[in-house]
Amino acid sequence: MRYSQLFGKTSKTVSKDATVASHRLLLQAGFIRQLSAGRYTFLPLGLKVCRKIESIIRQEVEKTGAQELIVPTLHPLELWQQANRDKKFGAAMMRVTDRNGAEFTLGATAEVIMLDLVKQFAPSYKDLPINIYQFSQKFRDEARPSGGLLRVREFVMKDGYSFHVDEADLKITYQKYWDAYLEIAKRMDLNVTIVESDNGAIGGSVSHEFMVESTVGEDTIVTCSCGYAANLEKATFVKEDKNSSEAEADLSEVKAPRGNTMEDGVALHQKPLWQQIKDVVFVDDSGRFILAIIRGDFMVNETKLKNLIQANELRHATDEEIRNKLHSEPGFISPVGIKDVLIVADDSLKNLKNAYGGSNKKNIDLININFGRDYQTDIVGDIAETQVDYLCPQCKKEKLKLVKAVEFGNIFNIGFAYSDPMDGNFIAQDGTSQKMYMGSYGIGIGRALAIDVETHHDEKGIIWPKEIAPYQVHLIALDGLGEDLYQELLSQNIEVLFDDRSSVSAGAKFADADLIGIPIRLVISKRSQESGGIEFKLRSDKESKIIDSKNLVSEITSFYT
RNA sequence: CGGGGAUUGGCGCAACUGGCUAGCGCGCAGCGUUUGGGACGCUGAGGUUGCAGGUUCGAAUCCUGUAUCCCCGACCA
Repeated sequence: MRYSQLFGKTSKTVSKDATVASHRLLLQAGFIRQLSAGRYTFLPLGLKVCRKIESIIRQEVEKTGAQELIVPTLHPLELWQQANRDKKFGAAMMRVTDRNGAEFTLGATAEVIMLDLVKQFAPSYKDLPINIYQFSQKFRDEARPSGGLLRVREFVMKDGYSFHVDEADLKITYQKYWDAYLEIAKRMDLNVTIVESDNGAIGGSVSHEFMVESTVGEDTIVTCSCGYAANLEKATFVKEDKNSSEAEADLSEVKAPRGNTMEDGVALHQKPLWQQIKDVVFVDDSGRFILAIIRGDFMVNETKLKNLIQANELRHATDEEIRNKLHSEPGFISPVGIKDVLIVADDSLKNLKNAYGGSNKKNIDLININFGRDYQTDIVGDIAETQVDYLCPQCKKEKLKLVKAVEFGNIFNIGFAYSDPMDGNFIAQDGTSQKMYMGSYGIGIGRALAIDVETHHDEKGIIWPKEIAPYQVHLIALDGLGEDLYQELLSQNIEVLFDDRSSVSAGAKFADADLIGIPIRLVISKRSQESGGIEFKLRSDKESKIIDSKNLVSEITSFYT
């Protein structure tokens, strides 16, 4: 490709809105352009990289036995409703209506479509496992896109789906995808941490995310030196016993002229934070009021809570709702004597003796509150959010670390989450109809590309890993030379970006080459010829060397193999 | 969804409390001189200041509405 003909240019300036390095560099180097919030055009250079990433993914994913196909972008809403997935995705789901009034959703993921497709072939156990995948545009109406390509509303995803006779069979494919994803990350020069994760809107129980540590990440992963790794949404920790052997004292009311915060309670009663009961009131998408209670030094993890009560969405109750619906008082909420609310307790409260907290009446607190004796709960479980330095649940010795990360890909064990509501059956060996066990596997191409830039750049520009660079060689021609070399490299099937501009200074060409980040830079000039050949420099190196033109092709090909 | 900021040639920005023909840099086009780390000179093209309404002799500037973009927050009562 001749640079002079390339559509899309580098620019010296870029909007100050682009604060994330990958966003800024991709804009500046002419790989992407923004259309609207969370929607980006991939320019020719950017698309080249996408194609290479796709190619790696194809090669590795097909090793799991997956076969590529493609389904439509518009999914009949009815199918989503069958599996109740329209509610799970909620506002993030884009909807369109055709001229006949038929409702569709713009595909956000394709479990229901793929299952519907598989059902059309009435599979028997002999056909299973079925392992299919596609690359396609996905639409998610994210509340707040951010970080350039890191969080967008429209993106290409490789999404794979597998269908099995049972979980044991799924696990074989699951492991193959696990290995494939590790290989993909390796070829893209990404350092991934695999974490246990929440299944979220996809459904099912077990899943893993492939995360790349980055300060610009929106996810937080919890890790331990013993090997434990989980997404914060899922991570657990050891809840140390505080005072379970203490004798239960009598419950009593005391005057409490204090503010509404936990700290106010600590200051007034002169007791530890952990002995206070923290009360948080939520309302879910079906209008239920939920009182989440937890030990005072812990925080409520909304994802865990949502899963425990099987809600799709949660929001905080307003002060008015707390007063009018629960007949309580913000800042003085208590599980003792409260009505018309689902009480969900963190299991940390079971062994907490003689706790203190509000009374549902302003400026009156209760002391010596005891679980089971003074209040009843509807659900008890783990709703606590893991924090740094909490004790690892696996080795029970080391302190946990929290790190920001970006999700590169994920694999889901989704079980019967779709087969159940959609009658996704297969014919078993004994002739009976049984539900298929499903898995699903995703990688976002644009995000993968962005993480690569995020982890491979310097102050001058991008430094592409060799397998996904838009071109293999960036040839800079000075002094009117280069045409013959360009032709020769092309004839050797080397992918060349040839900076053939005649009216641009050498410095500008070097700066552009650094910005674009192709791994090998060649310079042909009078000076290089006087030195005996062609200047060869790796983007990742400071030093260059002169290579005899006879050896150039082998030097390049050996770098790439 | 709540709060804050922004919107002016392709890009980055300026034009103070209303006042002359809306400027500057980059980029772009032409000519010439340059050519190893973002060269220089001259000439030139390109804007109904996001949109709609209002106030005024006069609006990029003030007011109202609206759209879009960015940032922060969306939890501990």
